[in-house]
Amino acid sequence: MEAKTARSELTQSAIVDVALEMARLDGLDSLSIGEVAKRLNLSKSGVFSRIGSREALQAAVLDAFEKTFQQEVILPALREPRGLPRMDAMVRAWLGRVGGPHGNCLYVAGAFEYDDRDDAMRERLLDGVRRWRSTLRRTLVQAQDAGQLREDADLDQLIFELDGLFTALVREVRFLRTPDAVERAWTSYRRLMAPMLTAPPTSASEASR
Amino acid sequence: MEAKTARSELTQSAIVDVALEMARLDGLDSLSIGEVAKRLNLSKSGVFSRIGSREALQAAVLDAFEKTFQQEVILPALREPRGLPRMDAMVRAWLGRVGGPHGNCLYVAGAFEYDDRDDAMRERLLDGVRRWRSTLRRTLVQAQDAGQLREDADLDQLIFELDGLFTALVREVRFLRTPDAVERAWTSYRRLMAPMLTAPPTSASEASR
DNA sequence: GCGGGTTTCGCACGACCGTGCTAACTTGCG
DNA sequence: CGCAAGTTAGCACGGTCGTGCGAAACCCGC
Repeated sequence: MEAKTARSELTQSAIVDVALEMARLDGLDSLSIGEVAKRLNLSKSGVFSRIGSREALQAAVLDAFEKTFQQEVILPALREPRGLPRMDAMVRAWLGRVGGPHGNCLYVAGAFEYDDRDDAMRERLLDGVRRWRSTLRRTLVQAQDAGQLREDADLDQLIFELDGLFTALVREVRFLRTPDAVERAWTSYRRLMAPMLTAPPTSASEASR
Repeated sequence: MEAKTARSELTQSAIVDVALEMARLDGLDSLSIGEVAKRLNLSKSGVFSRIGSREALQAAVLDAFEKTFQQEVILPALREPRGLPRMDAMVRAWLGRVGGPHGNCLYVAGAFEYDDRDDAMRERLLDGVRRWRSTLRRTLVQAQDAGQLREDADLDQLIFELDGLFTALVREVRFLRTPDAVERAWTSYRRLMAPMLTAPPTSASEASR
């Protein structure tokens, strides 16, 4: 179970990789060890002995997702200046992801798998979503500090609507498959932010493309 | 398989009832005939012979959901005058449902179960969502005809944001369990509609409670 | 090249799944 | 009351699931 060799770590990460891919398509809950094994030409018990348990695999997948999420959404935005520009960059990265082949988001889809449950996985998912939202909040506060965002803006309301916009977009793209869904989401984002900005409504609108 | 007796129809509807309840909690896809049988003190094959197949059960559950949805959301709104008042009534009914014990919506949660699939159930779900959206559209057009809604309002955009708001609310209530989520959704709805209204911004704002 | 530790496999287990088939039961009609 | 039709139960089948356990394969240091 414990990884002690370079080789074992390699198969471990191969397992998590393919499992993450599967979880993106079918959901975290319908991950199965046998299916993972089949795709890697491994035996079921080979996979099992590496990861310890099904739940540990789900947890590892969630960690891996968090990592790619940081890498693809948060990290690029950190190279933009604090405040609105960084916010726009984060939204741009997020919206860009959804259109791609790996567009599914475990923090969105997982919410509907674990909503009426009460176990450890739900708690893990919640932690991830809370981290993401606190990142959003931090960025919004910095926009206020920079005088770009109105001081009386209701941040909780804004975060609800922003994260809701992301949720809605995933559904629109992956389930309804509306072709111009991402453009719609951009329009929503601009409409959402515009009344909250202080003087120049440039930043959010010039980021339109 | 075919229902030919009053008795058989009774057990049939009992089956669909409990299956709908289960699907609301765990999702359409994790419906199992054995579990339904257990909850009804029936044999597995007893349930099976009544419904024909697992997929037929899912379809029946979806139909039953559509019926309750019509009953609880659309029908009450039809007693309001066409246009904005009816729209407000529909939104009020929708938001009200989510808070309750049966608040889960198969059209929302199901979208994330079947998003990356391509089978008959996905198509069925899509039909339901499309019906719901066309109801929204019809009501919005009537509001335009009544001069309550701007003629240049982008209805597709509006419907995307409205249905997105519902989606976001389900996640907020059932997964994140934010206490005042319904109030937030109301705020969003008002903010969403206000710029689209013609003269008096009364209707959407006075419906706040 | 041989030994010891690490990794993977083969196999088995009990559980649950959907689905058929046949027998038992219930019900309503004559 | 009896008989036929309709309804449910019992049981079996092949499948997949997660999980354990002991043997085989592998890799590295001596």
